[in-house]
Amino acid sequence: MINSRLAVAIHILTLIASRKDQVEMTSEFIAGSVNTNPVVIRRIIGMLRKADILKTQAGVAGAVLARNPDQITLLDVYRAVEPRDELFSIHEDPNPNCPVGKRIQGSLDHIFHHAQSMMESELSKKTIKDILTSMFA
Amino acid sequence: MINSRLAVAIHILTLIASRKDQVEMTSEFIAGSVNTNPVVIRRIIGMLRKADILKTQAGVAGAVLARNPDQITLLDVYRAVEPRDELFSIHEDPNPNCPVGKRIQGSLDHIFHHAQSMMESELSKKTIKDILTSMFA
DNA sequence: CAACATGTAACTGAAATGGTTACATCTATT
DNA sequence: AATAGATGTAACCATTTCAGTTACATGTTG
Repeated sequence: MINSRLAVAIHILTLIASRKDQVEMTSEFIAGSVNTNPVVIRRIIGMLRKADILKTQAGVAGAVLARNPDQITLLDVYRAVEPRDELFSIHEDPNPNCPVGKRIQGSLDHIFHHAQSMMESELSKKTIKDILTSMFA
Repeated sequence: MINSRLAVAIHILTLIASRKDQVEMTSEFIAGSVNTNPVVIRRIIGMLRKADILKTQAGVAGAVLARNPDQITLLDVYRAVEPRDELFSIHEDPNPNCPVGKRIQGSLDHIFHHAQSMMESELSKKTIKDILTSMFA
């Protein structure tokens, strides 16, 4: 099962996108909404910052989006918080002396890549803005 | 990242489907092609048996498919070896007093379910026979 | 009965994950 | 400039998952 970083990252970004002017989006405040530790939030915010999805400044309270909510797809977020390129693992070193062992990796690679693409394509169709509007329609 | 059980299970089934009459598909033989321990193979074979994808008999050498290779989709195999229903995790207990925290799970659930369905739909289009023919075309 | 295969429990080490403490660094305000 | 408060990160921990392994009970066949 894929970890919960994607879910938390979307939560963070939706919160920031829904921000009323009064409130600063500190890691402490966000942690209160997600119900976890502020360091967990800062860790994920760090990944989102490296992916240029949001901006923070050391010492100054509050994170802000680096671009409009409709320009942040869930695939962007997924890629930001998921270090691995491949969704499916393939067993290493199958026996090259076996006709199946010799060819299986190529077949699996092809199929898995395709299945992953379909999933990612779906994520690419939804943005943080979509989440926000569906949430408060 | 998803574990390698799906990859190994497909390897096992492809091997059995490619079986020449002489060779019995023992866990030892299959382990030689996959390049792992026979118990790892028997464990996965156990899951495939519970899903009625293949048949074995305690004490008698060799596993055989329970139906034709073109009637075994990769989604069948995925469901057999993947105990979790959900591909994506969602963080638990977001703050119900926060407008976003209160609604986020429903939104995530909906989107994640859709993305997973796209991936699974792709797996359902390929069968063990497809693997076999693409491998030895 | 002997040889051999399956079925499973149990243990292990490695890796990922999420939570936590601690602390260095930076900024704004007084 | 001093202080309060926020961010950035390292380090540690417990839990879980995974794959590999040993061990052994059970079943089958010659």
